[in-house]
Amino acid sequence: MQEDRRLAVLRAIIEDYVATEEPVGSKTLVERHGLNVSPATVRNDMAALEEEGYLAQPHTSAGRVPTDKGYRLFVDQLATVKPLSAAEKRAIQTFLDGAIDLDDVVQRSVRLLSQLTRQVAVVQYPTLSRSTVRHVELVALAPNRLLVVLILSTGRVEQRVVELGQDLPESDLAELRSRLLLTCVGQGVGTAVDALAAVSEFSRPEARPAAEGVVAALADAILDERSTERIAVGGTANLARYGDSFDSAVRPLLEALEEHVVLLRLLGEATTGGAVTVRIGAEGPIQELASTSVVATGYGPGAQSLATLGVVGPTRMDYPSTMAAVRAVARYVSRILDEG
Amino acid sequence: MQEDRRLAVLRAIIEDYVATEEPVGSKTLVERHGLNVSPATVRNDMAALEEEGYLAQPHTSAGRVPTDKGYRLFVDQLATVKPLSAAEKRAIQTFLDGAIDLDDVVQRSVRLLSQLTRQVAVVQYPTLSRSTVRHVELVALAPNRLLVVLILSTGRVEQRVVELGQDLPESDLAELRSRLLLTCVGQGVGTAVDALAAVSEFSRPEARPAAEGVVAALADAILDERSTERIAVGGTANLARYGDSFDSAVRPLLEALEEHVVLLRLLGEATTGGAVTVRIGAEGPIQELASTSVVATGYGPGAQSLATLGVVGPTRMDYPSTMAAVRAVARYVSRILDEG
DNA sequence: GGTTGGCACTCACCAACAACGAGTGCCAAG
DNA sequence: CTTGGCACTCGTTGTTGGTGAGTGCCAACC
Repeated sequence: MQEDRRLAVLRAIIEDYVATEEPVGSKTLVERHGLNVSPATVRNDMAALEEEGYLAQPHTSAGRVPTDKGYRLFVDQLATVKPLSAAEKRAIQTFLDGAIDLDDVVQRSVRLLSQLTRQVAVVQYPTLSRSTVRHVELVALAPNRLLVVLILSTGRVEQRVVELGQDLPESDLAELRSRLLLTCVGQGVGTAVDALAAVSEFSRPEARPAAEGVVAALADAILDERSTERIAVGGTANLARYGDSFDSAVRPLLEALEEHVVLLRLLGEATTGGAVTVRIGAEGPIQELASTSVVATGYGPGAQSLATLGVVGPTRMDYPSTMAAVRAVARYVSRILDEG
Repeated sequence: MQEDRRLAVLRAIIEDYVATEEPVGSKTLVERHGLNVSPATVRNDMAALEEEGYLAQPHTSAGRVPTDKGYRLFVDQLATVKPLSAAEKRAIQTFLDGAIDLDDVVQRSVRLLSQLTRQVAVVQYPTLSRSTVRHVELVALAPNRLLVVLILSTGRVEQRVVELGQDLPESDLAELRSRLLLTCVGQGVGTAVDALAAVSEFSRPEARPAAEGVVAALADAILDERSTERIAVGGTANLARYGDSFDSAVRPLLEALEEHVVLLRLLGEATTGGAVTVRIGAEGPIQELASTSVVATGYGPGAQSLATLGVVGPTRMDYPSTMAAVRAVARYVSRILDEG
């Protein structure tokens, strides 16, 4: 019984603290939420919660502030993920429906997420590791220069210019083209690279070096794409609302936002099945960002999770709303990808 | 004679203020720079400079601070653009030489600029308005779906997927392809769109709608590219160094950095011939950014100026160094584009 | 006339100090 | 277990006075 109330107190403290950004005391807490107990009782509960590590005092005789552990408990047990309003849902849908291509979907998602959560939004472009090669095209820019174009099932297009070091007759070019198509199209990017290796072996000896160059470029494009995970960031203007703790929090965050490799580590593994991951403060992989949290989830067409999307904000954030927004955007984006 | 000294005083004040970020008084000024006059004399000069609007006092009995007009004079007349060190030049060159394609060049330039100037760097992707069509390719994804690929002389590649609404035989496709090539290749993007209009008219009547669809997509790609000016931003972490005047300066700047349209207005027209444009404070087009300056210049292969690149920072910045860095990076990037 | 030393004045900044009040912990009674 | 009471803590706010960097002005000097 008391246990229930304690959790209610923790929840109330977190809600108040998120709203006011100030340590919350027993009296104001009782007033604002309709707790049917006296401040003294709440104080006892607070003392217990602090004992267990869910709360902390900035200094003696100040109100309490939730710890990372407190937020953790809140997120795991207490948060009723509040559904978005119908109007919000409609707004999301119409905004995303206006997208014209994959890039645009990602751009719009970032913007949407940052506006909904008033936080910094991060959207990873769909990973290609599970995508397939849809088409390969060779375009002769000059007799000894080729443009290699790679088109993937996600709609992404990669191109490479290859200097052949020799002139390649149209006949050889055509043969190489058809052989590449035969080998690659329909292959997953994981297997396509291996399959490519054999292609150049069947060329005319004279055309051999050129073919090898093309194959190398193509393999490079595939491999490069496999590892280069692109990322879009938006809503950095929301960082200006951090108020206190500026150098300590914003500086490293801005740095992380520019280092996409770091950012990827921060986002973490894509989760599947609509689950939203929450990393609170020091739970994250980056020392400097101990006072920021990450709310993220995987998304992608069908049930698969090709990439991750989420927001980064101060540990003191409105988790229920944020989680709802992240989940909603992920769902709608996934649906768009389904249709595309 | 006194006029010369006054300018020297202005210059000294600006240098000190940029270095210390604090209003500078007559005494410390005389000490730090080897001015062979007494503080009283300097005070007289300061009073005159203030009278003319080059200096301002935050409050009575505080040191002087340069006004926008003061910086303007400094930049126009006094600044000896200090050349970069040989080491710096070498660093720039090797860093940029490592770039593998146009995107990479831009990415590296942004990073380089922000590191050299410790400021927020902005690089506009080369504008296509003066570029020419190098190649057009049609790829049949399905009998009734075409991928249209547009390759431009800058190395940019644009693609569009076209739903034909009918199946198009390979023969028609080949004819359309060769006709497009004939019409467009070598054309500037300005004239290519007009030339396109005639292409579909010569198709077989049955293939007419399909041809029109393709032409429309191509025209769209060209037009879209002509107006969509892409931009890369880097070094936002340097905003954390703003210290004072945070909400007033950083917030609107972060917002501007996300609105690429706004950012383009901020960068302004590309200047030609190696001239570096400096926009100080309220000289810029955006009200909210009255306390930030822009140092920018045009760049591009040959003598032409396809795009703009530069940095955005507080009005209180080291103009000589910044201008030198911007100019140097623009030169090297232009050289790279020449070779590509 | 430009330059300089002297001098009174201004005013942001800092430290010390007191009053205030929100909040706590503890305890005894309900 | 809850509650009212009470003493205590301590950050916040406002006051006050001293300090010093800096100024403007003026008379004297070169």
